[in-house]
Amino acid sequence: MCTKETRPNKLRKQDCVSARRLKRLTKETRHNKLRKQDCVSARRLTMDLIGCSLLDPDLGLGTQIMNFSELPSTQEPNITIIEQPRQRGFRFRYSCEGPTHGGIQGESSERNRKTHPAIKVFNYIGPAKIVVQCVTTDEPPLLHVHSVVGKQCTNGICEVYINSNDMIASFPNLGILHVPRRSVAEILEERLVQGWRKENSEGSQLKELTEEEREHIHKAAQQRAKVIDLAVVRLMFTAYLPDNNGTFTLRLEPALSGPIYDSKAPNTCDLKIVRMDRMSGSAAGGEEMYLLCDKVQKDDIQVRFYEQDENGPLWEAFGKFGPADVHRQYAIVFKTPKYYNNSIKNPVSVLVQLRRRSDGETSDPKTFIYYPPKRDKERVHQKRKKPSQDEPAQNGRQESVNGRGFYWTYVPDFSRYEGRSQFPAHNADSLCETGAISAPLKRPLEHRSEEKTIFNEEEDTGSCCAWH
DNA sequence: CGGGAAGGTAG
DNA sequence: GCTACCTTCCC
Repeated sequence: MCTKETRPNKLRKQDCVSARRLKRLTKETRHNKLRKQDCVSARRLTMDLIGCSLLDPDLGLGTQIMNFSELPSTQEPNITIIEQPRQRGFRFRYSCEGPTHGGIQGESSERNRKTHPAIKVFNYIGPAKIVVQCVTTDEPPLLHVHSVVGKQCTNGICEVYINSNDMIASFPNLGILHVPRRSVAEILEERLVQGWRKENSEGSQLKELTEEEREHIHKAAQQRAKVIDLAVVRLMFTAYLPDNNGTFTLRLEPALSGPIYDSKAPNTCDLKIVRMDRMSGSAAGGEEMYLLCDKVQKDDIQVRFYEQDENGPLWEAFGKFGPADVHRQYAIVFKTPKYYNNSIKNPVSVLVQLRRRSDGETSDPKTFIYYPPKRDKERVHQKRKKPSQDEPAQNGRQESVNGRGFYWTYVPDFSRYEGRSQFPAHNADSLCETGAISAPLKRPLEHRSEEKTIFNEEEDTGSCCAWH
């Protein structure tokens, strides 16, 4: 499997040779893991070049895969992430901004209890070198043009030595250096050339690239520069244990973090509702509403009204607006969607959030209260005559159901969920005839067909975006 | 540390 | 000309 054809460069040769040795000494599974990561992408020269040069975790450091023969094969040393980096809310910094802007926090970080990314080497106690690098979210991962910066970092890689009982390394000061777009191709090309040199200079012989090869690499770099995502990186943690000479050449299989999204990039930044010009409205919907927010992209943003319980979403509908209603990325003017039941007798508290279409990210919600729509006297009269399941016991302080004043003194009414008797039959399907929702609800709305629609259907005031 | 804002640039 | 994005500047 790991033949000459599939591993024409040095890195792979190295890994594969070790792997072959490992096969005899260690479990088959480990062997396969190595193979997959190191040999799979070796198809075309272009891919291969990129795969080699951009994956090679330490160009020029000449390392070999750990030989486990002297260790119990059931308990191999391994490096594991015990605290993942925060996925969002961290800003990649340009070099011109200086390095002192704080490191990336850990996933479980809190306001006054900050954590940081951390790894632990299991099944081994002793000196170890830990290297941290930025890689892409591609599979297999490639070295990213962005790099890590911080206290223990030099040349875009972070290096620490540990030798403790817990074998834990924590990284309190990792920053991500954002490379300017204009330099991406250049950096990539440089790296490819380095990779080429490394694999083509056996011994001390230095070969030069031919014009053709240079051109090829140039093209490959240009190509790659076009598609590389500058808004997301992963951290790759690699552990090196000392060999017989005491130098750290025995590489353990790297541990990869989850994705880290640049909080400054418009398509991955945090969503936030700053302010809304109204916190309540008619269950009939169709009312104009202004919402101020942190930066959004006008073609990729939704205002989602929804309800959910501990089991998941119950109802959702979308504010109605088009790209032109998004004002300079910071404000949205839209029409409220109607509530699924516009004959509610009591105010209903729902939630509103921003939602990014492209990745499904959402903001923290704000509460929004639907109040019973104003009705003509006749219908109110009719309704009074037949109180029923759609009039749950009031638990609020509302005195009146047909006035408007009560919603100022609103007390949420959750009793309506008890029997689940008010779900509209058509709700889930009508959510978005125009395709504003791409992802289905996590949990399908229940009682759809067996429930009666208990409100009068009026004209469908858009329950979703009218565009797209 | 963490954030906003300014100024430049590309579509 | 305008908008949104990118990069740099700065509190």
